Amino acid sequence: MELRHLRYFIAVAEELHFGRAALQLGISQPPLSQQIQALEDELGVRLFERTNRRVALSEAGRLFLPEARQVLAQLERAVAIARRAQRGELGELKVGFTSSAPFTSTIPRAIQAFRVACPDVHLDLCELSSRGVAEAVAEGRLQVGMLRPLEALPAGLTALELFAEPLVAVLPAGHPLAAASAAGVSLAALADEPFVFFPRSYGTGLYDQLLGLARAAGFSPRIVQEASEAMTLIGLVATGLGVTVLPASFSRMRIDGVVCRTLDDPGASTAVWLVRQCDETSPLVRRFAELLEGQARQAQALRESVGG
Amino acid sequence: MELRHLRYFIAVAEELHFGRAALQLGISQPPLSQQIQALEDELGVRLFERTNRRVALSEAGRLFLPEARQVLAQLERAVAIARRAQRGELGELKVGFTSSAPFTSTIPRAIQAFRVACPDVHLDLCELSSRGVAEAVAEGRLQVGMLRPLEALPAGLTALELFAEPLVAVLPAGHPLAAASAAGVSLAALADEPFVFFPRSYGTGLYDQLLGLARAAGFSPRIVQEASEAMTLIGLVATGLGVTVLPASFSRMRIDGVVCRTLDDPGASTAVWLVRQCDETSPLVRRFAELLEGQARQAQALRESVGG
DNA sequence: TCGTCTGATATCTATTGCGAATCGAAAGGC
DNA sequence: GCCTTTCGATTCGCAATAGATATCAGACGA
Repeated sequence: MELRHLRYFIAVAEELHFGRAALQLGISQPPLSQQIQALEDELGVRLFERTNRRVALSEAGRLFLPEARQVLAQLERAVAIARRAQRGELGELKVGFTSSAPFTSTIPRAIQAFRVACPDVHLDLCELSSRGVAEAVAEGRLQVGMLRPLEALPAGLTALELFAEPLVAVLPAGHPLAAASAAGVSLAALADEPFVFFPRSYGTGLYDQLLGLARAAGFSPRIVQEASEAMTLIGLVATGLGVTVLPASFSRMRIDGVVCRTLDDPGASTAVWLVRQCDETSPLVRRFAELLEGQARQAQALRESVGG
Repeated sequence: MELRHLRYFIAVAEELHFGRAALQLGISQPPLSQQIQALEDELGVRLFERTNRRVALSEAGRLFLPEARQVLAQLERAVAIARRAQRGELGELKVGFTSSAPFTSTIPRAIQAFRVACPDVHLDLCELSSRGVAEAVAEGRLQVGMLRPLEALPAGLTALELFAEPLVAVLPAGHPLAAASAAGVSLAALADEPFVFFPRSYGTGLYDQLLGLARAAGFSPRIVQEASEAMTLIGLVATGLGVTVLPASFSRMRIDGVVCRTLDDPGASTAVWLVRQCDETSPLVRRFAELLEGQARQAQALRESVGG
């Protein structure tokens, strides 16, 4: 049996007239009769009581009609779902992000925009270190990731910079540099300070960057305590245990006892990257990336217009 | 789109291998590739991510798969319903019966048997006079009827005698004939009695039959009171207002103050007929008639074995 | 009784679904 | 590094069949 048979049956059941039904279907009457007969033969069911003069639904036909309509309705649902999925309005998207991503304004706003645009996409959000996100995307466990720059991105991934931001020195409130003007400080001024920082093994790209910047400033940072949570690091700074360096977006969090100062060393900036597999074809990923990129560009334009 | 496309899609989605899917479908691989491409083109949706080496469902394909399965499942439901309806196991059956029918044992038992055999058939039972039932069936308002013999059955109806039974004289307990032996009485013995009976206009076949029997017995019954309910007539007999004649099945109801005596006049018997339209093709009607006929034959055989 | 209406039948055509052979690219073995 | 194998896509020819045209047969109305 084919859908044609059902379509023809429904047309005849509606018109109760082979000629008009054929007209409605855009075919001629004889093949319609034949197909209805073929359907009846295959089912082994007489669907119509027909004389040369009039056509009526049989009891079986009467019961079959709504079921046949249901088949076509279910088909339309299936088609609609496939098309919506193709447009990226439907499905599941696994997104990984590094812990600092939610502290920027761009990313939560983009996620919100995506939820509005594609309310039927189930977003599976997952927080990992930058390296962890990159690896998960490379292995296909996640489809997109938002992370800080890494020296070596796993093979087969493509990255797009969403935005850049300066690094800031995070200092205890009582620190001499904290009392200075709001202008930037140079990393060299922190050469003798004890540092609190992420553990190297954790996979933050920031570790290598800090070491590089310090080397350029002529010192090697003395790390007295490690913690894998940025919030913990800030807390440690507040207790006066040491200083640290973080992306500027963390300075949006106003914590008592802590002051942030932009680093004005060359190269003392970081970014957030959107990564995905190079051969990723999923329309969801495309839509998500487009929205995020648009949001980032918009925020960039806003910053420039304010700055200029 | 045709069901073929869905069947092929499901097969490929299950096997994730065009060759094996084609084998499973009993076709060769090239047309399978073509049909899947045609489906993708028509939907405008890429259902599979395929390289020369491997096949995988796309996001859209993943979502489309259960929906496509649903279409086929719904189709099977539709086919099953049509087939069951054709076998007369499904649908609605409007049955009319004359008021005496439920007092026989055959008919309630047959209806019960039908309910068991076809639990999904909605039985619409409707009580009318014999003539009323016949007319309703003739007009198509009912599909089958159970009624007492009528002199003139409406055109286009066919009747089948389910069983015959004697007529009985219904007498007040104090009546001389009631005190007689259990043997039958002749209608002539009631020639001078006042009668209570159905109104002629009510449409009971019994009226004409009673007049005929009385004429043969050499009298014309004096009807002193009419009532359209058999129970009312029996009640009137109990009060001593008169006597009446009813089918024997009413004697199953033991009412104080009333005695039944079989009439032994020739032709003093009645029957219950099953009527339907001559050109009735509904499998429900066929099944119902078969069951009723079988039940009647069974009861008949039982009576004969007891009698002999 | 004739004309009209309507579904069924017969015959032909055009489409298209299908099979056999082949291609081309990627993976795996030696 | 070359060869073989694997697997989906492509090509081409054929056969099945859906559909069109013409016609038929029975029923109803005038």
